[in-house]
Amino acid sequence: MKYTITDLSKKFDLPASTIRYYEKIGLLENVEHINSRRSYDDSHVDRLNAIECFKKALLPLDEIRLFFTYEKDMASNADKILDMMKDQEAKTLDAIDALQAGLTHLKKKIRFYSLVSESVKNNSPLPKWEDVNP
Amino acid sequence: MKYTITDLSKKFDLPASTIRYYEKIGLLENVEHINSRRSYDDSHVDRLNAIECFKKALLPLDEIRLFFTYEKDMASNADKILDMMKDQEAKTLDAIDALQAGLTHLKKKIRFYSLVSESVKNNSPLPKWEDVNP
DNA sequence: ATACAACTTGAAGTTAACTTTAACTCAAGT
DNA sequence: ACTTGAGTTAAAGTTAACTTCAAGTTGTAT
Repeated sequence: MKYTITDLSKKFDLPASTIRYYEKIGLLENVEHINSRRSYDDSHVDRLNAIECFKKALLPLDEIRLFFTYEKDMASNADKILDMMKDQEAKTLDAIDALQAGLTHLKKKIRFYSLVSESVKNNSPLPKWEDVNP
Repeated sequence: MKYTITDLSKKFDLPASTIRYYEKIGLLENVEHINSRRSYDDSHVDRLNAIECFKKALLPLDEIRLFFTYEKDMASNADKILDMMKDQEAKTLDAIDALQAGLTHLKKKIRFYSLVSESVKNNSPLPKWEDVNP
């Protein structure tokens, strides 16, 4: 199956400029140019799927590219890939922990300012932070 | 209690340049300058604590600053603050979801490349992705 | 034939959140 | 008095991941 850049743009909800950028930095390879237009196939769809997954794990684009070069000779590079993935797993877990702490903080603020808002509507005394979040 | 910039730098594990930067962009206010040196007090410690919490929730610095200005008249601004926090709560939850999806992807890669690594050591045939992660 | 939309290129611009640099001041210790 | 180390400033530089721009080309519809 063949795809234009607009096909992929829609499929992955990425601007065409981003897809060209990924090619430029070596994340997308072997892109055919037919009539001076880019033409992609399913290998590129797979690549973009993988890229999106890695991006969700916060892997930087140059690490993603490194992964793809390792992957070409995965027998020799399995251990390097494993290190990379385990490293990133730890970072991703840390990021989740930080987000969860942040979320807890937000929830406290939401609880407190809900009461503040209520008090204002009722002309009643404002709550104190320590009373709401002891 | 009074603190030098180095005290805060150590306490929050932030470079002094970052603390100066936060003052410059209005996140830290009313910093005394004694003998042309910055001198902080507990209100600044509280501020930095709050900033760190919001940063964990991915709130951008200019939103954090906006929060602090709203907070000065919290009775009038409770609803604005609530909107802001609820908005950010949704974004933070989305970010957690994305990270968890990313984590799942990493774990699959780790499973697969562990087997690849084993196979290489045993001179046995390499696994297939579909067999490992069906 | 002509207009138009979609695509092309390389280069420059954008954004957030810092970081670095250069040149300077100041107080304390030897 | 002199050195050292911590702090000061404004301005410029950095990084990642794009995005925008200007100028040109191509295929299709009228």
